[in-house]
Amino acid sequence: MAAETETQTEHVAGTRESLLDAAESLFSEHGIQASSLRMITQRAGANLAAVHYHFGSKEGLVRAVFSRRLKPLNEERLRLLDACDLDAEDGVEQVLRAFLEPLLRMSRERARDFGRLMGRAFTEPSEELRTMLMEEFSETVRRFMAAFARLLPHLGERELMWRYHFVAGAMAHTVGCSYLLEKYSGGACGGASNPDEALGHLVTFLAAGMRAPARTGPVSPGE
Amino acid sequence: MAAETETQTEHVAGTRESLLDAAESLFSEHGIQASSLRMITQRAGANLAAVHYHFGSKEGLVRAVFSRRLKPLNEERLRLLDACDLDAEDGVEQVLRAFLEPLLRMSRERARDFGRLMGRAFTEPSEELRTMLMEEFSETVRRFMAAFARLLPHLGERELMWRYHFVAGAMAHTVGCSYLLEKYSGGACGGASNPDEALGHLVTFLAAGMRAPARTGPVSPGE
DNA sequence: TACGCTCTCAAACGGTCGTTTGAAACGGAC
DNA sequence: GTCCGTTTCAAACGACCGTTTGAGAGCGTA
Repeated sequence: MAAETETQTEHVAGTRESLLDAAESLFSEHGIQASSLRMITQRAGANLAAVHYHFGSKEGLVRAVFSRRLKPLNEERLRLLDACDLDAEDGVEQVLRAFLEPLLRMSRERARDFGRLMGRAFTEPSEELRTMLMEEFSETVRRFMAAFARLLPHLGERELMWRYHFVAGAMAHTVGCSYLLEKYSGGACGGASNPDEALGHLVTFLAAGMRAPARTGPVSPGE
Repeated sequence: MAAETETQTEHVAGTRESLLDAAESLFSEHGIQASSLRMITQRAGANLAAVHYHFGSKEGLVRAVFSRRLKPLNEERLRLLDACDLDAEDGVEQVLRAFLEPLLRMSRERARDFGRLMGRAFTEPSEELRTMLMEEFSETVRRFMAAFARLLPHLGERELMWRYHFVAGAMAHTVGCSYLLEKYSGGACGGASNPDEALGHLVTFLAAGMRAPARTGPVSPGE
């Protein structure tokens, strides 16, 4: 049984995985720049030089922290998208749920810290990180944009792009700045700590926004 | 005429204001942590020690950078809110515009860099900065929440809080991560560089979201 | 036992950080 | 001119940063 549970990672507590876990939690707590390799290796119970042995540099560690979670995350998104019925009446809600749920669930389950980290990732000023993130998300964006385009034929491509951007913004703000909601609501709204409630509110709000009448006609290239 | 144009600030180029300007642009470009005092003072044409003379510490400079813009920004928001007709058919749109326009305009006019900086400010991990920002915004949140509560009596307080949070998230993402929109749209969407287009799309999308049917009844305290 | 490979370790490297200091320059009041 | 409060300046402080080094532990294989 012990051999069964250690499915892929964590042979015992592998230095490499410990470093990724420690970096993930510290990045989400203090930011990337403010998390020194000495803090990370100390929390991981590893030697300072271990980072450069396993990842080459701090930059390499940052990339590894993100790509470890991002690949499964976007794969699940696309899997859920494939399972959507685009001809159903609630097609928009289904697609939104497929986009939102994996990240929101991640905030609760095994990768608690990664949700917060991901919510702030796109605001990181590092050019290298941005480039990596945009490549990692490019197919997800393409596929979801195509689904929305079929569901909302009254929208031109540009208008669709704007609305998709707002969807991503509301999601990022929800998982990245949940402390705001908690403070301003006096603790009444759970924030990202209750992903089911967050998901429900997000889908209701964003589906209405996506379905709003077009500002411009469905043919966009003109102006 | 020369004496007329230097209305309030910038007697000539005052060291203090130069430092604020340099810090603002560098913070928005590289983030707060990554902007060293040596970079800031060099861009401002000032001596390294000038920061501590005028602001006491880097933390003091950060506070000053934000409060210089935030007070006028939120005052304008409340002024525009007071001018809204809450009984009009487009009351929701009016209130949204009052909330969104000042920051979006700021991204274009005199404080070009501050928009981007503000869009990322709430994701900053510094506890002191967060506390300062939340205090600076507390009245704005209270007043706009009250306006939305009158406009949308079908929503309970908690549901209203969630939706307000999504509004803030879409706005923050728009001004803070406009590079995403520009890249993914292949340059077709101007991002925050065209505040009028951004404002129009935001208002259309968010108004529809705010007006969406309630998930729970208007009486919230029950569950 | 000896080898080769993977991994860990303590120690140090040069560099940059925020901050402090004490003296020099400025500019209006007398 | 002399004084005094305000502001600027070059230089240095100790601390911490990411990175590198070279030695050595652990271990399966021959």
